[in-house]
Amino acid sequence: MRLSKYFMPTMKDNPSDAQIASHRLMIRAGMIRQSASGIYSWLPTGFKVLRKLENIVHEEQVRAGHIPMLMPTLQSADLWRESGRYDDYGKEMLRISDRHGRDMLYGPTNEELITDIFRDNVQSYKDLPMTLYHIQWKFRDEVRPRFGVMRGREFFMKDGYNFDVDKDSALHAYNRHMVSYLRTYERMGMKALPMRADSGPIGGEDTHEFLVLADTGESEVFYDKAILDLHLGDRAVDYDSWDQCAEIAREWTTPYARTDETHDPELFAQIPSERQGQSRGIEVGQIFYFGTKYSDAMNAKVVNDQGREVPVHMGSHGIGVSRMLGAIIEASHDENGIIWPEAVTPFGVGIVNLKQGDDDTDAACEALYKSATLLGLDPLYDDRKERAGAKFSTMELIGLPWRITVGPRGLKNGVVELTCRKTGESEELTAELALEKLAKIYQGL
RNA sequence: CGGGCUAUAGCGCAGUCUGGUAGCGCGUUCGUCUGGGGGACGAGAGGUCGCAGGUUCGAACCCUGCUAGCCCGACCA
Repeated sequence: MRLSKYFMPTMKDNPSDAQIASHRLMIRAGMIRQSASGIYSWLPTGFKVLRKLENIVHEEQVRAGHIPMLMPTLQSADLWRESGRYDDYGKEMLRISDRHGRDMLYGPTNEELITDIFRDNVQSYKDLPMTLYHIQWKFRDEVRPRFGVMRGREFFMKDGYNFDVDKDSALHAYNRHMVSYLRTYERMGMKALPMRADSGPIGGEDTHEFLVLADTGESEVFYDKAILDLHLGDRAVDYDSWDQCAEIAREWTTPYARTDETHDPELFAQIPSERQGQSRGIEVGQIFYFGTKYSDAMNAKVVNDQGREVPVHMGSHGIGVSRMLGAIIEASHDENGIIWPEAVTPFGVGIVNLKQGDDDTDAACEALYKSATLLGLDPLYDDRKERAGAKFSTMELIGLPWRITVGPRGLKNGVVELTCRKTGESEELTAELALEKLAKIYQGL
């Protein structure tokens, strides 16, 4: 993409009503614009990152054997009356009525709808286990939206639902989700720690939240620092293996890690003091096992291998995709702007032309831009007639992990400059070598 | 939902107390110079002062009502 032809309205000044880094930076980098309290338009750059996160979530869900679908944002109140949550959910649920006066609502989650679909179409244990999910906009009418997309009213979320014939199978689904979530966050370049949590309005017997550590997090978290050293890496995971999923889940849930909601000071005190970690965290996902809560309420049954009808065991799982975007920025930025992990960056590399209008420099940039595009590096070429300082500042603000600087001085020696956003380190090398190096970095992400 | 605050150009703000021609910085447009960290100079464009009503010869400013947004707290993916 040529910056001169793109739509990325950046700002030098901080907007007055954005308080935290991710909110400020997303607005300044031209990623979002507020349309109403807690409701945002996603400008091209923000949308691009959102789609990348969404794709990673999809890929990891499918890898774990889960089946994508799409449910509507608007739901009928009837199903929610059946589960009893129409009254329980309170004012957080946006209630509306259609022209016939029928009670509708903008879905804050989808347990009722998916259970309805399931019970109408699945009757036998032979169709189980089954996990369905979708990634869709949700609306929760928060009393006090804030922090940009981190705590918006409208948000983009992956929510999935597993259906199993018995508890053991459902617990495997729980473990399988934990593993697939760990992998999802790792692929995004983030560390999100599973922590024992409260079940809240979803209800249930077991639940873990996933938290990204960041100073601006809304929860106080306590953990054994040993958990920070755990990595899934590229280990081969068989998502059908109950043992392997349980083993990985055990690995991550054995070190102490809890939010203030479930914190147990006595247990925490037993950890060697040098390993006691305490900080703030941003919740970016949660998994639940809630047994037959919804299947009982909504009469979702299957016939088991004994020929008897039994209520299905269920769980639900969510990843806040739009919130994740904010969380990544919170965890990865500096005073100059965002620092994107390679896996989710809006563009793979920024090309800065230091002397726009100079024949040689322009030609070198054009050639570089073309090669980078062919290599799939998705470059952003700053071809504006701006001075060097402005171009550097823009690149740093929007946070591309790599920058290639092309100027007459380097070209005289046949080199360009490759700069890492994270470390700030630069090296001079030929354009070919720079691209080769980047291609290697982006390979296999 | 309790407490506090704000609304003036795309963004950040002054002007309101004490009513009398709508301002500043950044951005933006054009020109000249400049050219490796948001450069300089010159010339422009851009505002129903959140909305409605009232007081007044006259309201961004005073009064009343409304709306929107933000902050702290309690609550939440």
